[in-house]
Amino acid sequence: MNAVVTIKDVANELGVHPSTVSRALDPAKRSLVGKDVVQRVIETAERLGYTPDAAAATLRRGRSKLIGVIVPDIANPVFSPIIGGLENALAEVGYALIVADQPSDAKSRLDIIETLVARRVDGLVLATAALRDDAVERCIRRGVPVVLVNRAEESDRAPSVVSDDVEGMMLAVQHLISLGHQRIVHLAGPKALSTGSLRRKGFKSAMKAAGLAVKRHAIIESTAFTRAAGALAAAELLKRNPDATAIVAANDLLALGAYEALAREGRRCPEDISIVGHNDMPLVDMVSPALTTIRISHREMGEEAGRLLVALINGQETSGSRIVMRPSLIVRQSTAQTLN
Amino acid sequence: MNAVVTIKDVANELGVHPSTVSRALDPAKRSLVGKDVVQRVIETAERLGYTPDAAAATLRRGRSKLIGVIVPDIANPVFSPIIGGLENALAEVGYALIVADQPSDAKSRLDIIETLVARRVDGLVLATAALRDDAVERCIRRGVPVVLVNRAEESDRAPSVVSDDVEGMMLAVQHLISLGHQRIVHLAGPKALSTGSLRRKGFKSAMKAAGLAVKRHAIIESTAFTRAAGALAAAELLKRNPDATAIVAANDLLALGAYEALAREGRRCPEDISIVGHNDMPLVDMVSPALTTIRISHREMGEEAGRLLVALINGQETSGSRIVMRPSLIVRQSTAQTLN
DNA sequence: TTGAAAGCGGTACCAC
DNA sequence: GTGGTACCGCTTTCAA
Repeated sequence: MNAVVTIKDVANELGVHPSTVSRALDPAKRSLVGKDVVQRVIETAERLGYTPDAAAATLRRGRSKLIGVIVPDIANPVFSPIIGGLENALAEVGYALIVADQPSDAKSRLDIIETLVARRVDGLVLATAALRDDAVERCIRRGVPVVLVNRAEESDRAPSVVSDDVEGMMLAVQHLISLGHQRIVHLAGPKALSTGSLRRKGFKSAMKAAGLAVKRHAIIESTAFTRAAGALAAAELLKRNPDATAIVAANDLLALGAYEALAREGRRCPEDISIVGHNDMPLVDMVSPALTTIRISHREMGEEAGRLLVALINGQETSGSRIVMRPSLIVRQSTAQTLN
Repeated sequence: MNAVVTIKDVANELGVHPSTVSRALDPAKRSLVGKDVVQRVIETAERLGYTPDAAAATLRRGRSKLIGVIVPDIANPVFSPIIGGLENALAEVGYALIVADQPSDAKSRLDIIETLVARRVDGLVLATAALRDDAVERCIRRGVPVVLVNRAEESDRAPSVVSDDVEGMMLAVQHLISLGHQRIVHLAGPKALSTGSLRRKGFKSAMKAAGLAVKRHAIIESTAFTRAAGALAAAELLKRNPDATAIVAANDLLALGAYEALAREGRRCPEDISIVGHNDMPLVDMVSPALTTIRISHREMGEEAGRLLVALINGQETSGSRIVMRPSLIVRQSTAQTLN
C-alpha cells in the first residue's frame, strides 16, 4: 500500500538528477534551476504524490522544524490557550509542536527534556518554570533555545513572556479600595511559582501604595492552584481575619475555592465579603456570583512566546529579554461597595 | 557550544565498533553483546552525554514514534482532556505527540495531514471527523493508521472511540420523565457532526421509548457548539414551544446559552423550565443553577484511543472496531419536578 | 544551469 | 559476541 515516493523517483521519472529535483522543490533555491524544469518537477512531484521525508531533511540539515512544549497540565484552562497561541504563531513559519505533559517528579522532568532533545527539537517552550529551575539550566547546557511562558524564573537567564502580575494586583486592590474596602486580605498561590510569588509581592506593594497596612495574618499561601486547596486556605484566612471585607485571590480557581469556604460559613459574596480572582478563565462569568477578575490573554502570551522563540532560533534575539503583557480588570458581581 | 556526541564518539572512546554500541544501547538486542561491554557502553554514553538522534533512527527504521493529533480547538475543554489522555497512554510506550489545530477550510485540513505525513508520523488521531470525512479517506489512501475520537464517521472504515450518545440522551430524557416532565424539547448540535446527529437521534428514540411524541418544532439545530449559538437557538426554541417544561441540550455550552436565553425572557431555571447539558465540562457545577448534565470521561476516551492506535500500528487490530464508552447522569440544580 | 558524490547518525545484515 | 559495510532520503559542496 505504502510504496513511498522519494525524490529519486521523481528524478528518474523526469530524467534529471535528484539534486535538481531537490533544488526545484526548495523555494529558496528554485532560482538556480531552469524555469521550465522547475515547472515539470513540481508537476511530476504532485502527480506521483511525492512527500518530502522530514526525517531525512532533519538529519541532513541539523534542524527539525520541531518545537517542544512542556506544560504542567494540558487540560488546564490556563495552559491550553497558551498552546493554541504557540501553535498558531509557529505553524505560520513551518514549525510543528510536540506537546508534553509535565510529570510531577523532578527526575522525569529532566528526562522529558532529554527525550525532546533526542528528537532534535529546534527549541523549547516551558510553561512550568519554577523561580529557579534546573530544567532551564539543562536547556542552556544543551544549547537548546528556550523561552519561558506564563511563569518566569527569578533571574533572566532565559527570555520569557509573562503577564504583569504586579500591575494585575494593583488593579485588583485599587478596585476594592475604590469600593471603600480597607481590610483586604490575600489568598496567595505557591511561593515557588513566579505567579504565586509575584502576585503576592504585587499585593503588598499595592496595599502599601494605598497607605494600607498588611497585617501579619493577612496573607495565606495555598498549597496549589486548585479549587480544593483554595477552599482550605480560604477557610483558614477567614478564621484569622474575621473582619476582612475583601479577598484578593492569586487566581480564579482559588477564588472559586473561596466561594465554597464562604458558603460553608454562611457568609455571602459580595454582600458580606468581596472576592477578586485572576486569569478570567472560561465560565467564571457564569458562576454565581459572576467573578470579578484580572484578565490575562493567555493565547496572546503563547503567540508572543512563539515569535520570541523563532527569533531566538534565528539568532536575532539576545536571551534575557522579558516580554510583559498588560492585564486588565473585569468587574462583575463578586465585588461590591463595603458598608464599614 | 553544541558538540553533539554521536554513537561513533562513544565507540571510539571505548575502542569498540559503533554497531556494538548501537546493540548495547538497544534493550531488545542487548543480549547479543557481552555483559561487561554493555555495562561499559552504558556508562560511557552517560558520561559523554550521548543522546541518540531520533531523526537518524527514524530514517533508518522507517518509524518515527511520532503520533499526529488533529483537534478543532486545543483550548476547548472537550478536546484538551482528550489530548491529555492520549499523551498519557502514548508516552508510556515511547510515542510523542504532534498536536495540530484544525484550520477551518477544507483544503488546509488536508494540507495539515500532508504535513504530518511528511513528518512520517506512525499514526494519526482525528478528533474532528465529520460524518463523512475526506481526511479519513486521505489517511487510508496514504496507508497511515488512523483512529477517530469523540466524533466518528457514519461508516466504520476507521476505528473510533466515542461516547454512547444515544445512551446519554436516554439518561437525560428518563431523568426528566422521572421528574414528571412531558413536554421536553431538544436544543440540538450541528447535524454534520456525529455528536450532534447521534444525540438528536438518541433524543428521539428516548422520547419514543417513553411513549412521548416529538412535535414538529420540538427540535432546533444550533449552528455551532457555542454559548452564543446556543442562546440564539434556545430563544427560537422557546418561542416555538412556549409550553415546554424541559430542554435537553446537545452539550453544556448550548445549555449555558439556554440559560442566557431564559434569563432574557425572565423565565427561571429550574422553577419554570428544567435544563440538561451534556459533557460535564469543568465549572458547570459552579454556574447558577448548577447544571444537571451527562458526564463523559474525555480523558479516558483519549487513553483508549491511544491504546487502540498503538494496537493498530502493531497490526493487532482490524480497522472497523468501535469502542463505545458509557456516559453517566450527574444530577444538579438545573432540573426539578415539574408542576404541570 | 545541472550532475556527481559525500555524508548527516543510526541500524541491520552478513561475515568471521 | 563483535566488526565491517551498506544504506535510509535528502541536502549541499564542488565540478563541469
